[in-house]
Amino acid sequence: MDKTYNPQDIEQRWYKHWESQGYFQPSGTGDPYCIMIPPPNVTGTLHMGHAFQDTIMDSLIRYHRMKGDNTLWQPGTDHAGISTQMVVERQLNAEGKTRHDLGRDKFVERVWDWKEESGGEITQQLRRLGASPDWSRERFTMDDGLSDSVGNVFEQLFDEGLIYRGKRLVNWDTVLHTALSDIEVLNEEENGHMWHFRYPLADEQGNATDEHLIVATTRPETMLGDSGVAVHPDDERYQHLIGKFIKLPLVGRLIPIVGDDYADPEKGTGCVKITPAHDFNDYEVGARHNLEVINIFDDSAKMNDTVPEAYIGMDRFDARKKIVTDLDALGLLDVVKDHKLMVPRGDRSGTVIEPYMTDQWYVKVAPLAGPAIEAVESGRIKFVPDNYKNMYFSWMTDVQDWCISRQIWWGHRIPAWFDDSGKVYVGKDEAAVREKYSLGSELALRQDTDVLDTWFSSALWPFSTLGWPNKTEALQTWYPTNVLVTGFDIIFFWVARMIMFGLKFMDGEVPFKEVYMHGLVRDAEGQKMSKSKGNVIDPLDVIEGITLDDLLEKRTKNLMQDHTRDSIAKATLKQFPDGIPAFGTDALRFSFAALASTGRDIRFDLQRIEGYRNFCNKLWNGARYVMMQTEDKDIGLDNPNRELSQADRWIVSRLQKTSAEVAEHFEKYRFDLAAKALYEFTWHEYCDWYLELSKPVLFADDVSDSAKHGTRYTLVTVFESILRLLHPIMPYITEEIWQDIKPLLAITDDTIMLQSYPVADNSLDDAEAESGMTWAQDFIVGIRKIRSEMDIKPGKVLPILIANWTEQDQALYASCTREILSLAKIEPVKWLTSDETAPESATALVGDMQILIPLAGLIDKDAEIKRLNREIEKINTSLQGVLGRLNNPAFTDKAPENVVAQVQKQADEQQAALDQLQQQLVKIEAM
RNA sequence: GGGUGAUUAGCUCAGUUGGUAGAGCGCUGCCCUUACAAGGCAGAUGUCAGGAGUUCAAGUCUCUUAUCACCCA
Repeated sequence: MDKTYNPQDIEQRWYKHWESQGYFQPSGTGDPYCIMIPPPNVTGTLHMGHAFQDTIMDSLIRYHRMKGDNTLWQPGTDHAGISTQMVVERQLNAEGKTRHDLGRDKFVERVWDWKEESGGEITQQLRRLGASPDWSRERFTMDDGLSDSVGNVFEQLFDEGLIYRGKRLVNWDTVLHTALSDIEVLNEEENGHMWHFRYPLADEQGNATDEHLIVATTRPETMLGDSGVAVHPDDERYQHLIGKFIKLPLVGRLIPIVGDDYADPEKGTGCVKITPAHDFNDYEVGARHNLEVINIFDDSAKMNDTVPEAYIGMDRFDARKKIVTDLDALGLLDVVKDHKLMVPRGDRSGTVIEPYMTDQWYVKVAPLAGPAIEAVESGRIKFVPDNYKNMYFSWMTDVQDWCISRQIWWGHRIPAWFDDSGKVYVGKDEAAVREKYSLGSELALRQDTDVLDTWFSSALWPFSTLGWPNKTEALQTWYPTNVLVTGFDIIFFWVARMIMFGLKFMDGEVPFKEVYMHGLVRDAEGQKMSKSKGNVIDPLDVIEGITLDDLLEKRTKNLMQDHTRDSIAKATLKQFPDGIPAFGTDALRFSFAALASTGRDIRFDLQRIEGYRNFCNKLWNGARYVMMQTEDKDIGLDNPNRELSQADRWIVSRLQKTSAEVAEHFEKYRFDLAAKALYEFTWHEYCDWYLELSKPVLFADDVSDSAKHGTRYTLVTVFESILRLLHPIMPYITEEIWQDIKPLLAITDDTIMLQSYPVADNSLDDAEAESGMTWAQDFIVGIRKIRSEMDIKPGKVLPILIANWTEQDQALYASCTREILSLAKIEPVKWLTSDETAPESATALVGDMQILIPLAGLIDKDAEIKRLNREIEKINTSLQGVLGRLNNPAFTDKAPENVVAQVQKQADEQQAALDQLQQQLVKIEAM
């Protein structure tokens, strides 16, 4: 083995081996355990969020696989309608073509070609992370089986009246010409203006008067579609105007003044213009007052022919300018103020999204939401952390119908056909439709041109991937799945919809029993990572390392806004002056696990991961020591006469506790605590103490073979258990080392990933060994402290006297003498009898027992006095607090007996220690 | 405006059913001790955001104020 740990030497090799051997496939025996991967976009690449999420899932999967469960991690990707279409359109543009030049069928073919060639890069990146899903079952939301599921579901929901066609406001992308879901719309604060317009009141004859109401708007162009003005019904300034009319400038339309709570008297003038066709809130207000819905845009947000001729055909932003100018000319522009406002932009096109009236397909959600709420209320689905269920409830109880149609070409084409009169027929294909509705061949049908929202197929993912609608064995085995691991940001878009569809189509069975919500991965400053901020860290760069130049290049190319380039470069230079060193997959994964506490966002900082890289190195070097001590040596594998020392029994006992703890933390999704327990045990108990304790036994000539066998055997078996305990979190390094270790234990299996996960064996708990080791550790540390504080050379072997001892102390010393002498670097101790007086010495306490290091020539008297005073001060402060409580009758009367007894014991111990140290101080001072 | 979460060592965070605060990193001193300097040994550091209450006892429970973050409107 190399002296230092080099992750890049081992990772790829093992992954290929595991995958080629089919180790990721379910075993076919044991309790079923299943996780569905949240399907990443087929166009996507791996980011920190994926890496975090997949680390959690893979750790759970590997843990359950090792536990012997029939474990399936179902992988796959989704077809990501809009982004995928855009990727291919961009390629076409580069060739000087558009998708319309190709036509729909050819275009879709071209997208498939792209998907086969370059889609799914992310699945390769997942492999780099060590993820172990069953790739042989990989699915894609557009493959045949899943597409059939989508069609089935659509038809059934339509036939039951749960899917309908309706005209509503949607988020309209005026460049891509399609509806978008809320999650595809990014709301960001931008600088804009607030324009105040004077709207003239109309007289009885409908003519404009000199009286005005002042309305404020951030979007002047929409005034052409105004069909009302709202004031608050209780607003005394305007109450008398309700029911009267406004003569809308430029248009000349008479529009009513209505009283509605939506108008906020505190905001602006308290009057608000209502444009039902172009604002979600206004639409609601309009519906309440029967206001006309006047659409003034075409699909590209150019003015259509409902507006006065002067504006027809104008782009919305040009129209805005002209309208402001025109109103100003009429003296109707009151003021213009600078104003910050939230602007919705399409996450793909970057253009401002319009609320726009279009014909779309909708799913009627209310009937599906009831059972979905019940499933969580009843506890059939649990959220981890629990409080996310409130977010779920609040959304589900006030849920809007779901717009499922998209005006693009790539996706599941809606299986609906229209005849010339506009009547709708839904079925699998045209032939099926004709059959189902008994339509003659003379009736012309044309299929709806829209496709379904990608989330529609994602909502079926938990059962469509398992073969539904066929009652496959997989479906019967793994549905309902065990846990969904996901971010809270898609709780509505995906989680809720999977629950609704799962319950609907799987006979009321939930799609998963638990939902584990993880937080967001942020940068070291707590900022969200984003391309435009230039603070993105690619997980693969953390694994493989990246030079500063490459990192700068990566962060500053293809920026939307040029002026951010310098500040990004500057920040990058400051944070990563030497780029990022290669930390390896295992260190990255362990970091994610260690940071994953109760759904909180995590700050990713390199110092933390460096610490865990060091942990890998520690494990690596621990392995080297174990190998050196056991390779080509007899470890007494088949020898039942192995003699176990107290230290051996101690580390075995500690291992049981650690195994139990780690298992408990895995069950409760506390990966941070599991990681911490493993780190603590591996480094601070096994490496810091046990390895050192083994040395005096293994290096000595006068130790029996059976004792050496016992220690070697313990050294190897405990280490092998550590590897198995760590494997779900750190798959590569544990496999690499395990391959070296396994021959020592005559293990012939091929891989650690299919070994059993360590289970705590209570029969190996050893309270005696643990208390004995605590005593020995106190002894050793007591001496080390004096050595360090008194500036005695670490190598100097000290003579030691023991005073105020009991027979039990002697027995404890005897049970661990060799180790104590070696680790404390002392000569065999001399037990002082009560009539012997000790020479001037420095003192350490183990309980009541005094460890004396004679001062002669070694120790500075004044230094020891100072040290003693410090100790005394420390104990005294603590003792005062404890005594304060004991002297309080309220405490002794009311607190439970065991608590009082415990405090009393504390007081006694501290008092005794204090007495001893004070006596010692008097003695030394007298010298 | 409504809701949720956060506020603990210089930094990043743990802290179980209330019993008097911990880790990693950083910092200080000593040490190249034959697994490891990506290391070893030892050490320092806290008005647990502020206030009030319940209790013998509050980082932990209740109320309140402040600041920050996110979700919804």
